[in-house]
Amino acid sequence: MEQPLQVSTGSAGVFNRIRESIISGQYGYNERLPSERDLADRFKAARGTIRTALEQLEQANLVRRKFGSGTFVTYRGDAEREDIAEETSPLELIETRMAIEPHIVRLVILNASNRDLNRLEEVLKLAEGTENDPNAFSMADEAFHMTLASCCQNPLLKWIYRLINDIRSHNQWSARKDHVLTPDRIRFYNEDHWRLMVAIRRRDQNHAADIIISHLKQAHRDLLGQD
Amino acid sequence: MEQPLQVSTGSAGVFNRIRESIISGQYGYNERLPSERDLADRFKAARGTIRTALEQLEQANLVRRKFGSGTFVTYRGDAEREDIAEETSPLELIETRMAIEPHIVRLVILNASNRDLNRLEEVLKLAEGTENDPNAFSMADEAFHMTLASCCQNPLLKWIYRLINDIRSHNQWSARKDHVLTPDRIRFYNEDHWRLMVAIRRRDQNHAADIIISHLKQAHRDLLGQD
DNA sequence: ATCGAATGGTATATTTTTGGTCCATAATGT
DNA sequence: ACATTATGGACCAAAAATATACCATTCGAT
Repeated sequence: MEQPLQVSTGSAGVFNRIRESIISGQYGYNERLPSERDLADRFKAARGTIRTALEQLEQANLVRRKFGSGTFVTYRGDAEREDIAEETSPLELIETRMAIEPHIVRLVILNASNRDLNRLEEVLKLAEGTENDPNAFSMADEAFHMTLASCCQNPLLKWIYRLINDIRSHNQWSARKDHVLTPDRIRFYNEDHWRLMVAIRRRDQNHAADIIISHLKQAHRDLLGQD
Repeated sequence: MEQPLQVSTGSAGVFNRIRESIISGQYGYNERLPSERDLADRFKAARGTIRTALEQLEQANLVRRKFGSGTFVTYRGDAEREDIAEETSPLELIETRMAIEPHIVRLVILNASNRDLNRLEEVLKLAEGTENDPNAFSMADEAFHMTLASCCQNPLLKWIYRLINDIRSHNQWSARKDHVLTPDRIRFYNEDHWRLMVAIRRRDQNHAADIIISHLKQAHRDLLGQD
């Protein structure tokens, strides 16, 4: 057979090749790309072609162009997420969860199918008997809230909640966790989850939202050590 | 039994071979196929044959042809299904913003310094006189909401809102936008922004939250075309 | 502080490439 | 024999690429 492989041509080809260079790390964060005229030479293309490729790269947030200065890489792989995870405090995390989890719960009540709710209940059962294992409870708790998010039928919200959950697992305030997650507390949190589950099954929006809010407020208080 | 074991004949053969190339990922999403004349050369067929094959590919939603530009792959393998920006609908975006922005506004009122508020007001002024330029207003509007998020003093929330804002600017429901953003609407949205600004300066949480909620609800209605 | 080189931004006219269309002819399959 | 399909060519119109020229900003050398 012939060779179906061909180097992409035109501005799209330039775009792809520079994009690969950036993503593969050939050009690091904040590094300056060669000038447009230089790139035109290298790719044997006109400057206008290079410029349309750079415009697409800028629109894709891979690059930023500075008048009179140059074109600089703004892409930083997963480094940014790790930075955010590092500099986010437990309180800020709770604050963020309080912003979106009540809304997620409302959407779940509006949009979730019975099959979704059964799935949610299965996940909830994973937390049973974890009173003496803070780590196991923590994982089950994350799974429950993540499943909740995945039941809201909004891919964007689910995606965002996944990011939040990643940061939540990344941050290991485990010293505090062992202190906070006493058997009593774990039992209390689990009761909250079950009450929430019941409210969701009854499709009672306001009650469910109240439960999740008080749930997060309790977590907030526990973090502050106000027992 | 003359089962077509060798199907590589005629336009149907060309269709199948290009189809295989696309599905197997040799040509990725949005990539441009070789020109019709080029393909005719490779497949040793007339251009008309290639064209009927491409017409079938277009009808099968594997490909889209642009006059004067080229033939582009519209099929995306499951691997590239993860592009959240591409698969988020305008309504899902508004829904997500409604989850987060009211909370951001409350945090801004609690945490923002006067210097922050002055900065916010400066950004707000960028939207003045954009009644007849939907694109300019759109950019100014995004900048205002983004600045709002950056005033809430929660790096995680700010980061998340930037992701949302990226998706917002990425998705180009511009056809709808030109329809929705009439001069009257733009004036209306700008008044909302100013009322919000005043409420924030007065540190009136509930009023500010009400304004942002009704603001987003209005955008929601406008998207649905309920005028 | 000034100047000059290098950079990205803009404008425009021209050439090349690309898909769209039509037609007369040859090949193919039934 | 007939109908369908493929071929090869010519031309059209849209889009992209090219080739220049010039402007505005930045930054370093003097």
